[in-house]
Amino acid sequence: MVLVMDATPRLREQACFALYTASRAVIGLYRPMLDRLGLTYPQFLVLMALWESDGLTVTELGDELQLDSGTVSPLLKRLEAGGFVERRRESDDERRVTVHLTEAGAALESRGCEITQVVGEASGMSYGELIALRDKLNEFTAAIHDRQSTTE
Amino acid sequence: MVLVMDATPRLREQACFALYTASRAVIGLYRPMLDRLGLTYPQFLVLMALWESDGLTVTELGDELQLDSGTVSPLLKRLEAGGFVERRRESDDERRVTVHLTEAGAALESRGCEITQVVGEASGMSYGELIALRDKLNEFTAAIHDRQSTTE
DNA sequence: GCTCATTAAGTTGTGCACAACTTAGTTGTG
DNA sequence: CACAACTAAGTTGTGCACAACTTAATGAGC
Repeated sequence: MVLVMDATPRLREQACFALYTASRAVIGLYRPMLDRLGLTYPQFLVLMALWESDGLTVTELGDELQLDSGTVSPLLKRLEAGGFVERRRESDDERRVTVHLTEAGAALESRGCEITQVVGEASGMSYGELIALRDKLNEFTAAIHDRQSTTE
Repeated sequence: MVLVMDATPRLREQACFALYTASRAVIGLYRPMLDRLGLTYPQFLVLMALWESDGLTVTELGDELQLDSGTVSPLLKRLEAGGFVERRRESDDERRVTVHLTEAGAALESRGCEITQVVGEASGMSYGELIALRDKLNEFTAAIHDRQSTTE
């Protein structure tokens, strides 16, 4: 194997591009299924976080999804308008807003679970392969976040 | 190992979420470096495609990047405004528009190559590991696109 | 009690993505 | 030639992402 490190980087040889494309592809697979529930993929992620632990604050949700308040705030606004969640200004600290599932939002849990199954199967990978890929990706993300904080 | 397939899907256990997060993380690593060149990550991808083969049509670029004309057209408009590319309406088929690097756009090739090197190193993975990850991701994307076309 | 730094959430502006649509040019068939 | 079907690029509208900023509430130190 020859490493031609100083050649022009080709699009299809780049791991980063493969990542970008794979991410969009899987979200595209979710789309028609989530459409039927009236959700987008990021909205679905919020619900997943709340099914696991209802009543998170906006900041906690952002930490969970790796998104800042500029993304999460309007996302929650739309989820609230859709009747999936409710926002409550906390009385012990008026800066904090906790997010709670409505009955409709909680009721989607089993349908949501089914959807993740279908997507997993469509990947053409075994459960073990998916776990391995997930762990490799999380390792990759962690390495990048480390580099981010040290070099700046 | 126990497979609890009917349990609530947990965010951090999902390969799809790992993919979504990893993709955003790597683009975030590119951002400050590309900022210095006056580029965004998708704009950088367009230039990579053109460094490899200048004069592609809008549709060919879209095929290469897996993006439709609704995304590519405004992207090219901004790249043209930035002085990186030039669009030419073809005279033999007036529907077609070919995209050509300007001198400034072509001149970024070596800087762009350096940036991909730096990002690759920041991943904390060896060259071989990155290749393996890339191939796994492309396999994943291909399986999903197959499923998309068969099940509609 | 006051002031100032900090924190939480939200707002504004830019640039993707993508669906749905429009416009204009080309091609195939009668 | 006529005209319908098709194709290429672009436009419009919605919803993320993210940087930069604003507003409001809290807490620490004096």
